[in-house]
Amino acid sequence: MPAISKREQIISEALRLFYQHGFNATGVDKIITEAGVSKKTLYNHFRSKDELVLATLRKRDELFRNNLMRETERLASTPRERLLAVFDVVSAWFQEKGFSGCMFINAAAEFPDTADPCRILSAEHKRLVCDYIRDLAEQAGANNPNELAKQLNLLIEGAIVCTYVGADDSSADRAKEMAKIFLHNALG
Amino acid sequence: MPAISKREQIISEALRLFYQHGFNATGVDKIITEAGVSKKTLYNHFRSKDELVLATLRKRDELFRNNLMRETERLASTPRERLLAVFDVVSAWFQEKGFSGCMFINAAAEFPDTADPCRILSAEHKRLVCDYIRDLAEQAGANNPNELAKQLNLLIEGAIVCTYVGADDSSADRAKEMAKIFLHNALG
DNA sequence: TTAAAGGTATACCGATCTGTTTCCTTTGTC
DNA sequence: GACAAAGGAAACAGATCGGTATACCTTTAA
Repeated sequence: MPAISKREQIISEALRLFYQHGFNATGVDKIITEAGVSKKTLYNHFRSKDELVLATLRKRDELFRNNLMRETERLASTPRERLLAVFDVVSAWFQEKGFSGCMFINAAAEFPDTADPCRILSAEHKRLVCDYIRDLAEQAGANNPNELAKQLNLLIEGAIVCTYVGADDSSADRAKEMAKIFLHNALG
Repeated sequence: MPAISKREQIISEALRLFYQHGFNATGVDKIITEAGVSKKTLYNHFRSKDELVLATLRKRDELFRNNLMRETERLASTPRERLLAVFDVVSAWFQEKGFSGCMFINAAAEFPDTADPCRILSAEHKRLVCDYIRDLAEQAGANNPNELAKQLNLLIEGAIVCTYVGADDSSADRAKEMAKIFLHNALG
């Protein structure tokens, strides 16, 4: 067993290619070439491309939320400060080289069927991010942490779209300033 | 010349199919079958599928913004009320049968290349919607109508994503409530 | 009457797609 | 050293993709 399994190699390249070029536009041939594995190996680890897409989205969810939580907790120490620090983490994400929007918003666009496992997983990802914000809101003592979390989450989604589709670089800062108002309303 | 030209027939079906199933997932064969025209006719009116996609997005922008402005002005009479009515129009859009998110967000997901004409057109669409809101903000007497418009626009984008990807039906109402705060701050 | 224009229907092209199969080599383990 | 599992390379299958070409039909206008 090598240090990095073939399965991880495949998912790692699929993550990059699906994110940069889209799901339908990225063929399995491209993935195996970039990952340096044979087609047989890919289909030995995944029953179909759809299953690879799902595994890739699950990995993305794990990486994204782990990074969000780690960075948020690194940048600020109190729950209230962390609710604002989330926007700094998001802002840094926007400025990463190769930023290509939210992979789950992109997935929802490419898999319009509501019953598609990708759509279900995307909704789940959004819920889990919102759950983390709600935890912070609870710790900060918000009287309605769920509503505050949904408000801040909506601001994040708006910032993503305004940045990626609208090409407005000021969106992350704007969302943070808007968030301050709701933090003040909910926490005094 | 028929009442409805072949070109319009094609664009009309392309609008429906691209929106419901995505751009890459919709082949030209499907479009001509549904539109009831031959492939030669399609390629007589459009040089390529890419050009058809562009023409379809242009039509969508026209229809969407015309409807937004018409409905907003029908629902409310003063500029300030109209800034809020925009959220009612958006809410009604979310509840339409066949709602499948924002076609321009979806297009940005399927055409990740920043230089792609579809991306440029999508950014332009977002700018034009924001421009309309800014006009209303100006008429309402906001001291910084541009900033207010960008704030409200960000709330709309957030509501779209939370509704479509996050499957949260309360997002439109939430965005409207959030908008009231910024209206109050900007207009007293 | 006739010729041009624009339409339909259909066959076809080369490329690309997901997925399978075959044959051979490597690798780890008992 | 023997053997089983995994992987690599490449051909292949069947379908679909965007786009072109051919042949025939219908309308229209000079």
